Amino acid sequence: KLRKWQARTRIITSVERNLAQAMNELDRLSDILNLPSYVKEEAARIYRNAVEKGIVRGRSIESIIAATIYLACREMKVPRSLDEITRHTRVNRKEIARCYRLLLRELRIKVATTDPVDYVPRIVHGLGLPGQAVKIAIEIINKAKEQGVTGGKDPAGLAAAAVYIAAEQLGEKRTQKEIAHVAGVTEVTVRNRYKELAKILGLEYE
Amino acid sequence: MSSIPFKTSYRVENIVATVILEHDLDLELIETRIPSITYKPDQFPGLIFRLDKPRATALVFKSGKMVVTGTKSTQQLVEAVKKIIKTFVKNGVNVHGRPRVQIQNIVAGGDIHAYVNLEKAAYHLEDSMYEPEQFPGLIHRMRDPRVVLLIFSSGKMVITGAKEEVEVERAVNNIARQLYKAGCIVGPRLGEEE
DNA sequence: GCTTTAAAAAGTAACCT
DNA sequence: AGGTTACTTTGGAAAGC
Repeated sequence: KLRKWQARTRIITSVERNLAQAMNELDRLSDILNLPSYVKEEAARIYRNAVEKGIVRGRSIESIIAATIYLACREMKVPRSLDEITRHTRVNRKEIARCYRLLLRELRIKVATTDPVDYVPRIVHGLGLPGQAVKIAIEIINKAKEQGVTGGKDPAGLAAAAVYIAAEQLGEKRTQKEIAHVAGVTEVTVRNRYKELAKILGLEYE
Repeated sequence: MSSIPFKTSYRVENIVATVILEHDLDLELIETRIPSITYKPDQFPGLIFRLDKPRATALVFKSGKMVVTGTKSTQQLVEAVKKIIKTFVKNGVNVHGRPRVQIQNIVAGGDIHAYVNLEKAAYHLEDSMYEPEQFPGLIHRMRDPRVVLLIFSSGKMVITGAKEEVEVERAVNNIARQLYKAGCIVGPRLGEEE
């Protein structure tokens, strides 16, 4: 009986140790990413859930916590890209993405696709563009959705191109390089999305 | 029969199969006897043997088991296995008994010739995930047949995990029907008939 | 879990002219 | 700007770390 009690104690302490470590990491990343408290709390809830289902076994706490944060951001529609989160971790993006997919599968969670619209305010403000640009970019994105040309494309690239056009129309042109930088995509992607959007909007370009 | 207002098609692109011989093989001997072979035990326990005519690649292990990849039909697979063994024998590497060949995985390309609304499909299909940030295709784990499909907005797709060609055909027709019923078909492609 | 093989889909990325 | 090449995703087996 004593041996069983000791084994149980060991397990409990190990789980508690894991949780404490995980919560420390969650605190650290949440601060760096300036996450709202409700996102942080949701991430903590998902993590405890994952531990209960034994999903954490064999994976680093850092990877799972990062994936948990990304998932919580997606659920709460707080725009934080995987790259942004990865940047503050020592593990690579591929491993975090793998953990994220594992969480979605094992916890059977459905998350709405990231709406390009959610990235617009951050890109606009990051470029110091007038608030009016947000509304114009959103209208452009909605037209693109109606035309069905957004399937399979990176939401950040679509948002970047929409903001590029919005800035142009407001007479506050920014280079594709600048926009690509704040949106976290390459100039080539901004250019490609721009060409498609210009086409459906009936704009001319050369 | 529930007719789908568009045609479907598929093409096998790659077959992964295991071949089991009745005895062990001396990999060092094979390496010295056959020139075009890659063998780096530190990196991987098997030696890599590439064939030209039926284009295929074999991973050969000392246990006498091998993995043959790259063929597009059972015919090609059988042809490749025969040629691999013939090449061994010709170069003084004896092989006895009849090899046991088993298909482990079939990868195929599929097409429903109509555009798909992936966002809507992800919402209606169970066991599916669509993350355009990470990959442009929707990943769907079909239960029957048990295969995985990567579905793109163009209506083209990749079917993998099948062990028989009939599973590939069933999977494409299944997904076409499901997408159609769920209203995820946007419209025909390439100005084709309907 | 990793290592190696092959192949498709469509998007994004890196590097070179 | 454009072109190439390469990497992302999926599945499966082999023997060994």
